[in-house]
Amino acid sequence: MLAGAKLLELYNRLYSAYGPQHWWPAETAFEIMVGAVLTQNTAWSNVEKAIAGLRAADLLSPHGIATAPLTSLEGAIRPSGYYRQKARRLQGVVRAVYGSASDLQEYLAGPTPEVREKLLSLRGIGPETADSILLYAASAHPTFVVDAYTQRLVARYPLPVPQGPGDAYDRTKGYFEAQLEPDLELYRELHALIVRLGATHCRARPLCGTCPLRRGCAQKV
DNA sequence: ACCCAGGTGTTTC
DNA sequence: GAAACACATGGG
Repeated sequence: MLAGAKLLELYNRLYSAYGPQHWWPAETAFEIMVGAVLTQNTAWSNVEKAIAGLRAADLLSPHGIATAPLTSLEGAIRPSGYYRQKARRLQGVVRAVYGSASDLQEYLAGPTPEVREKLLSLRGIGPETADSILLYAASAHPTFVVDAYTQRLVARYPLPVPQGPGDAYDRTKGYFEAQLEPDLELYRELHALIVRLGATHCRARPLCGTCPLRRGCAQKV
């Protein structure tokens, strides 16, 4: 079988069902980074409220977030949950980025593994947030994003992701990147489609009767 | 009144 | 190292 055939079939089935997803849902690279932090373990609808709160408080800018009093940040992003944690971490991330680079694109320039490590060293940026920022806020980092939906998918749908040992995130990410050419648009779209699938069908109460993957999906886990 | 959501960091066996 | 826990709001 051709390398990546199973994942390309997955992509085709999802794309046929849902079409292009236009991700990331944000206007600017900066907003993508902000949203990536705010959406951690949080429904996107709540992140939208938080982004709107930042905009309403005139804080949706590097300078605004870097210099705002924490209490103001907390109040603005409250709907996104974990608001005390996220306010501190978001401010720390923005200060780190714009303290060492003149803009986000400059901060994200360089070899993908090195920039990824740089992001991971920041408090509040773990593997998924780092990969989301790399993939969607920059244009030169075809790195695959693994989220809870992706992990759930590989547990139900027959994909030969290597078993342990090692970190589950890295194993899944490594599998996708080994099977697929490093294509920015493909990675962006496939991740977005997996989220669309998960948000529609793979929550606590699966709707497997209309799931585009019902043929071949284990329906368990 | 539950359960869950596009995780991360810390603490504990 | 895996596993358990804290972090918190809003919608089903």
